[in-house]
Amino acid sequence: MSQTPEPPVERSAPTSADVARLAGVSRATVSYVLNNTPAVRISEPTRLRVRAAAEELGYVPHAAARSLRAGRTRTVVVPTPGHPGGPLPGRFLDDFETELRRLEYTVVQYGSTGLDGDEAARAWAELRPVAVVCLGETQPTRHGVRLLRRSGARAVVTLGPRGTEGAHSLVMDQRRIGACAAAHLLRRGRRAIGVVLPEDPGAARLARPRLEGARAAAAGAGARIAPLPMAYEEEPAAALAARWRSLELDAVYAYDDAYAMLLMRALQDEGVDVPRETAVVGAGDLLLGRLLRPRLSTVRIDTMSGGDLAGLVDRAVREPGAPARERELMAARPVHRESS
Amino acid sequence: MSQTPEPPVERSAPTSADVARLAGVSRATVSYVLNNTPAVRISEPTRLRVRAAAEELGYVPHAAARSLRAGRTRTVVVPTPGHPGGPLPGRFLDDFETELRRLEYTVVQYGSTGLDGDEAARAWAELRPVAVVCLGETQPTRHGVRLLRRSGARAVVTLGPRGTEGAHSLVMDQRRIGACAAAHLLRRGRRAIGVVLPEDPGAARLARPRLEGARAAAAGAGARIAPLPMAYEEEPAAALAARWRSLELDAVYAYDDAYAMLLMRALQDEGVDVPRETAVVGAGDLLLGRLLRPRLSTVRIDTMSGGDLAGLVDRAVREPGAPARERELMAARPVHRESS
DNA sequence: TTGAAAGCGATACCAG
DNA sequence: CTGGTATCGCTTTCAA
Repeated sequence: MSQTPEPPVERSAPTSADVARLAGVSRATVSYVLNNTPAVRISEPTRLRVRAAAEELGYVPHAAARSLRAGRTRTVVVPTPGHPGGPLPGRFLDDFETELRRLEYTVVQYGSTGLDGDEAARAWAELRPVAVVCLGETQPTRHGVRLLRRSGARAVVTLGPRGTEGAHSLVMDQRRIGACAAAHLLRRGRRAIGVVLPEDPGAARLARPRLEGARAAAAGAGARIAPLPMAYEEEPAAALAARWRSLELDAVYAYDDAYAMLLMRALQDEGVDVPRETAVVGAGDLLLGRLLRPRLSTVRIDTMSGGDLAGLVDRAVREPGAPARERELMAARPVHRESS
Repeated sequence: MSQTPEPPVERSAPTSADVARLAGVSRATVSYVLNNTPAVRISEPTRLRVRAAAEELGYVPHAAARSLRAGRTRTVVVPTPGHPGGPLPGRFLDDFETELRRLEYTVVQYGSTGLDGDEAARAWAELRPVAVVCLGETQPTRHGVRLLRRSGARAVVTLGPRGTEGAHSLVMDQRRIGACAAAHLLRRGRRAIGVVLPEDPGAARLARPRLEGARAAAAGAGARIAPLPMAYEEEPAAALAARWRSLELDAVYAYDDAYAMLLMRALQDEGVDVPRETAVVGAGDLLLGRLLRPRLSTVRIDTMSGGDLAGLVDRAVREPGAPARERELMAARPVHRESS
């Protein structure tokens, strides 16, 4: 009944007690009705009164209170890759999330840029997630995994270059991609192979192991590998092309299709004949790679779909006793077109 | 001292009470020490004992309990766009999240595919977020905004084609892009303009208003607009190109640069001269668009950076009384290269 | 069929 | 300087 001139009405959210009061029942009854608790039978008139009261007040249950009481959550924490252009296809994350939500999990995507492994694990553990799925750069240590399990996580899944002890590890070894590209070029008779190293830090992290893979493949064949740092811009590509002949290379693996397209165009502008003088191969099998002439050869990367991963997480949650396994996940195979 | 053969040790997470017991102090003291509460002075030996106990047990505070007690969270819910290739540049989301985390918010990315506006608002409200930033397709109604504010959200920000009453609305009118592309083509003397409509549902949502914008621009100039449905694959592009001459168009706005590249190549393969016979323009100013010959003309889209948006959210949270404003966000300008 | 009350974990007030 | 204790919102057992 105060006469204040109505401030921006910040009365706080209605609670189940408010609903109970308005409906003239107890809080317990409100809970039974709104959760359709099957073990308890509530008369129809009461149900209606409660529902109407909740509706009228705009009642929304308080997730924190509920999970505190329940002692568990349906939260899946997903530390996401910091940068786009990572190893996962565009739709992956979206599929993954959508499927988890269909399985009634709450997906909390957690950007963990700037936290080291164990700090990050602590931060995730505060949310008492039922599962943690590490897709990003920040991979937990085995210490972190233990911490998470102790704080109630029934599954810890990692997807990255190496597995982690105690976690379900899906290993994506980027070296295979470099090895596949190099092997393809070797088979085509090339013996002096440049490997583009992106300067973008996100891509660089994947590029290193790809270079290593190429080196390993070349070593067996007595071929030469030359690392070629390059930024994803037209000028650096042109600069690299300008000194191309002095490098005396007969092939280049350009990290991925976007870099390959950029470099191939720069080479052509410089008068270098692709593939006669220099073969070019990318990775990722982008549709756009088929549009240049010659059509770009590439490495196709086959991996798990987002939906499959969601299923795997759900199974791990339901069967938390199962031993944490490590699985090789990624397959790479060359797609020969015209540029190599 | 039990002799059990160590089962998968699922003792539940240690609480502050466990820490207190081990350190020989009260729970209150534990809380003071671990939060560095400045108003209370605790002796150094006690602090050390508490810290050691917490460390030993692997204690991690329980976020739900804390925010329940505190009555507020630092959670920002971000319903994300369901599909990639949306209006926001690749780095946007990552920048946005990173900056919010720097400002000490917990970012909960919430995929809301398959929920309608008001159900989604309810789901978000359960988390009692301090702010909600809707980037995706699911935009709240003004009803939803009220519900969120009632449940404690100090800011609701929407970024989409239309504003919502009661929310801070950043309006990105896709019609401008289509209008800009069409105006450019009209200025170049074209009078029969095809507009590509992607069949992918994510892109289609943006394509409709872009078509409308093109129509509006053409209407003033007595030019003709022809919608051209096309999927993002090589065959459909080739099929469209095959019947191109029967369409009697002298220009095409191809939704975005990727579609434009695909269609332009198909037209060239069909012997259609670009730009003489048909001018082609895309949108988004992809680097790859400069690699084809002729170089692709495009529409450059200038919008807010992720960091800027995070700053705006933070300000809105700190000054919840400020009136919810609506701001036009997007600028479009033509970039003339060689294909038009 | 409904209500009273305990308790989930953390915090902040008020005594001691 | 430190400890007891009420409290946040909700669920669930036990009694009525």
